[in-house]
Amino acid sequence: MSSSLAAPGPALELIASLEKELVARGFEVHSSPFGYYKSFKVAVKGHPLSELSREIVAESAAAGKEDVSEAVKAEAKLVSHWHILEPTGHMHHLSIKDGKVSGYPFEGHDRLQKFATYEMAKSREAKEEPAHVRLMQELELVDYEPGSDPGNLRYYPKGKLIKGLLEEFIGERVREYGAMEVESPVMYDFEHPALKSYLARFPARQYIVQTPNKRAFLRFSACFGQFLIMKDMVISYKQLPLPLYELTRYSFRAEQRGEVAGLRRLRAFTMPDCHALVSDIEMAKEELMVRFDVAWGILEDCGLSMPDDFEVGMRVTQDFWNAHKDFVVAYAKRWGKPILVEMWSEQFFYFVQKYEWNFVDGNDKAAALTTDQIDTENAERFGITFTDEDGKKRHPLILHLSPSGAVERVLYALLEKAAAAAKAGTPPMLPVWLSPTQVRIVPISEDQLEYAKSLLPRLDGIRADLDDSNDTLGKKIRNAEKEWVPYIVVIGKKEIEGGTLNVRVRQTKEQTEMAVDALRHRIANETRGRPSRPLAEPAFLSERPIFRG
RNA sequence: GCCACCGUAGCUCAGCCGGUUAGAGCGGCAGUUUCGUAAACUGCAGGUCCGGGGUUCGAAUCCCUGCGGUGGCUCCA
Repeated sequence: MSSSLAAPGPALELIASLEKELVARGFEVHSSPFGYYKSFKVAVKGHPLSELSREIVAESAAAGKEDVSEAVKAEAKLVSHWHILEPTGHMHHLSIKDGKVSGYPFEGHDRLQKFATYEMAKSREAKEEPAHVRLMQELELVDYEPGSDPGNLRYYPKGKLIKGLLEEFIGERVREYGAMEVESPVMYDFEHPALKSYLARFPARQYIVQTPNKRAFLRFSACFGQFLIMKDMVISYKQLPLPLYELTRYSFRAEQRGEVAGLRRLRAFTMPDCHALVSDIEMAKEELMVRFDVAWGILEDCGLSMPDDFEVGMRVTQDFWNAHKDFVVAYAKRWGKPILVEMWSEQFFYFVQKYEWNFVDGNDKAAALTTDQIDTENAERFGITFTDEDGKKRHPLILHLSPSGAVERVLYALLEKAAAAAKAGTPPMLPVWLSPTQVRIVPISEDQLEYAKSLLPRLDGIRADLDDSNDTLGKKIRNAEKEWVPYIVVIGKKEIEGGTLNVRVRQTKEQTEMAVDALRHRIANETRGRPSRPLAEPAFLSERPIFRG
């Protein structure tokens, strides 16, 4: 019994020899080739977990899977030690018993405790659907696409607007940091020698594509594309550190069916990926902290609170810790609150150090956004070199940064944060620069419609739309609030006569009088330094179709 | 991938221990209303009850199977 069956030929031989052997031992034997018994039942009385053990192989048969079993064996030997490192440099060793983490007084650090428990105990207690799933649908941003594969989503105009803005923004910041933007293919040859050994460790997660003449896999990150570019580049030590950037739309991972969830875990996702070549470990540490600040600024300006909304998972090898303890401590100090450190007895992966910033959501689930790694292996594997001061070719180290994490996860975090705000009694909303409608103009009755229309050109550069339905005022306000519109402008007789705007501000729940220019300046201030796009749908609500309901 | 639960109108859901033409609210459309800060009124239209197969005189309802979703397990380079 196996999920990876041999060809029919060997099976027939096997049946024949089994029959012969059994007859020789005096059994009465009937045999039939497979295919004759497509339908039968095997009832096994045993422990429920026995269902997880499906593969039954003779020992010698396992030899054919050397690459895989080597990695599996190595990983099984991996010993992790867990710690909490305080910004002061104090280290607390953690232990776990019955799903409870101890060794550190977590008072005031609830989410760090949840994150540590999530990582160490793998405990999942959520019973509810994640809050962002309902929100992404109700706000007509993103939805499931049953016509595709699980974890491949459809974006409605408002969702595409937000995603596009995030992508533009992240790209701008990474280019400002100095990264050169490139683009690489989404699929790669299974038989490419440089990719083969890398892939052999993770054979089960790829989407497979049959091209006209080869089997290919869809990329799960920008690593290959950038490494293959880098191996052909001619690089001097003077040019280091040297960062390349690509926005992968998409990266594909054929996650197991039950692991796919909303915007949190997808099979196709948009990954900003920035690899930098550095000459040695000292430059790596220095550059890592430069990128730390870039990533910090991006998440903060996307509307997340730094560092409050995140918990650090820092993974280091024992050797790296021994040699660079001061660096890890300085990192914790820069972060400003305690971090979770996982220490590995040996280096089993291609990196010696890695960190992630994890968002802990309302169901106590953690999702990694920003991550950066110090890779000591792949330059050699892919043949990436630079010429050093002595004119000799050397392999650089490679830093793997995703400055924001997957763009979908940024949206996930924003929606979960909004849901948490709603639960706490404050109005849920997106940052103004990401709000699909920034200003909703609401005439009280038809008499004010023409005047209301004349305001649209005066709000140039702002996503302002107009509710031209003949709903009552209360209904129009309600509809705008349901869409999380940050500024609702009500136009009645008074406003036409006075020439000012009556603005209902979502953030503060207040109503204020202000001039058109004052509103413009207010929004310009709130969106400064972020990209802008026009409305994703017609300005008049009566001209908008419904995408979901 | 494994286990459990779920899938009825555009949306949210009722109906489901088998039995008339499958219901409601919201939304849509038409008309009335022209309103001062989170839901005006009346009428009309709208359904492959997720797909396929089976049991039955008869299936939205029971069984099998596929697809999709949620939770848990596993996993998250």
